[in-house]
Amino acid sequence: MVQNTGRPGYLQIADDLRTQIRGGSLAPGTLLPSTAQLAEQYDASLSVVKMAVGILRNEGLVIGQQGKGVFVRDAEERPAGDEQADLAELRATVRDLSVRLAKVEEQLATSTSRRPGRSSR
Amino acid sequence: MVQNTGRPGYLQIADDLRTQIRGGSLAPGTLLPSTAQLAEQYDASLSVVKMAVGILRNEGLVIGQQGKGVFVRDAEERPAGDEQADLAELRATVRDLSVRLAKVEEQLATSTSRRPGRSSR
DNA sequence: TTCACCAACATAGTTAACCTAGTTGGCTTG
DNA sequence: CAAGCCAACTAGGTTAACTATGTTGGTGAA
Repeated sequence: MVQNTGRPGYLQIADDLRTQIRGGSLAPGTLLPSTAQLAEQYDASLSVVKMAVGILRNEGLVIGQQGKGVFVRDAEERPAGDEQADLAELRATVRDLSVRLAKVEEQLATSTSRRPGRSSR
Repeated sequence: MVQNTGRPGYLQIADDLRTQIRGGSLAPGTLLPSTAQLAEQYDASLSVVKMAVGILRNEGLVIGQQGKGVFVRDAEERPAGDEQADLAELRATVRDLSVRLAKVEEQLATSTSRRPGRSSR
């Protein structure tokens, strides 16, 4: 695997995994092989596998969970044809986050000015 | 730069550059500072800068030319219909914000109710 | 049995080193 | 002067090592 076509290895692996996901060969919810297993399977180094998985993660096709593994995302939770609704939902979420963040920031400001405490991080 | 917010450095740098590009602070056609300069500017390692630039390159915001540098892409020649990438990007940001906010909220809750202590683990 | 600890394995992030390849500008040589 | 070489830059790809953190299963003690 990962032949010398000029296309970088991490893109070849990402392409292959993406194809398998889109094609259903890797069903939603499926746990991908571990980084080490993929490295052996594609005869690549751990680094390029990590880069490939990072790309898919960035694309929202998979979700990595520390300590468990990398899972194929459900088709519903990943960008389907309904981008309008998705956008609307995202917007709503962002609004919610903004409100929550504002509250926290306010609390934090008053508590730190009033009461010296946890400051470092 | 690249403060310790829990958000990985390569994403912080990518966010910052993306903001500058979207905001017009880095106009289309502009030559970005070299990898080494960015590394110094953000006080980060070369590796994280390369990862950050790689993300923007993957998003189509910039184009790297070997031997010359990395240029900001014109808005028109950018992948126009690539709402997929936009959505993925937004989704990633929202996910990150949720996690960070949840952590802060929890910290705040415990620190206000009882002694600020880290007892987990 | 149940609880606590620990080793093994997982993703994730960071850093450093090395290599390839393209560009540019200056310097040397004919 | 002109041609060509070369050193110094650039981006890009690959690899390895290390750290942090989360999960899981087994082991041993109470």
